[in-house]
Amino acid sequence: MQELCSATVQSGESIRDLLDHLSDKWTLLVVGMLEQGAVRYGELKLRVPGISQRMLTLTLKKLERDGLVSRASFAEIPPRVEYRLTALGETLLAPALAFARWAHESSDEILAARALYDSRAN
Amino acid sequence: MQELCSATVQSGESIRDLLDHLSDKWTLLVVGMLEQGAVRYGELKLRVPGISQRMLTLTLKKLERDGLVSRASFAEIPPRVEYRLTALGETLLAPALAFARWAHESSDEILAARALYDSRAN
DNA sequence: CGGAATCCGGAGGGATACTG
DNA sequence: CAGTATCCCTCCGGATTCCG
Repeated sequence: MQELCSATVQSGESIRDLLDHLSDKWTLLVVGMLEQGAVRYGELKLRVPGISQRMLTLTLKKLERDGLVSRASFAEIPPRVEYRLTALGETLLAPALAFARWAHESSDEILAARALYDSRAN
Repeated sequence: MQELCSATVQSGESIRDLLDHLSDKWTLLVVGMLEQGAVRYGELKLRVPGISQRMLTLTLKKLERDGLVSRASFAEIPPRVEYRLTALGETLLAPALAFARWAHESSDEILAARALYDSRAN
């Protein structure tokens, strides 16, 4: 891990910057919700409960810029816009899902640890 | 992924909250740096370049509360404090490293995609 | 050495209103 | 429907200083 993260890639960027860039509140979640294929904007908003329009738009734009998600808009009325993972984006799916699965499986232990920690603190 | 994240666990918490909780700037990085075993506070600070004392302390405390990291302090002069992953913490190592490895392998493509995106935007 | 405490600027991110 | 634009405020996180 030390080797991975100290490695400088291009233009002064390191893996740390990239990790930081993707480790925000919504990114992994949105990627995970695109697991099955193309999803419309509104549907995506439903699948990620709690996300605001602003953050969904910003997150999608960031992912699009990073080449992880592609956007397709159809000239219809009403407008339809679909997002899907690119080939590169799909390679992120495995780590993202592994992380989510871990969180799901470990949640009980984590919450128990917190309860114990807090009870001792007081 | 939808199923994973919509599942409510305890006390109104969902996997999303947990994912959000661990998806900050430093957490995964610190966990990764504890890969090899016990590490002292100062050494840890060196291994995570750019982290401030404040954030290292806060991150370690959070991880300790979540039962992912254990802290051992030795009554010596000068003081020595070692941190290591707990058994639960080690189960997070695989997803965390997978994510870091992905970032490392994909960094070139991502930076290229950004350059392309930015060149088209202007 | 390994923190704790305080201060503080700025980014992150929600709510709302408006547009094509 | 799928955004964009603005306002506004929380709190993340860096810098600095002090303590056992």
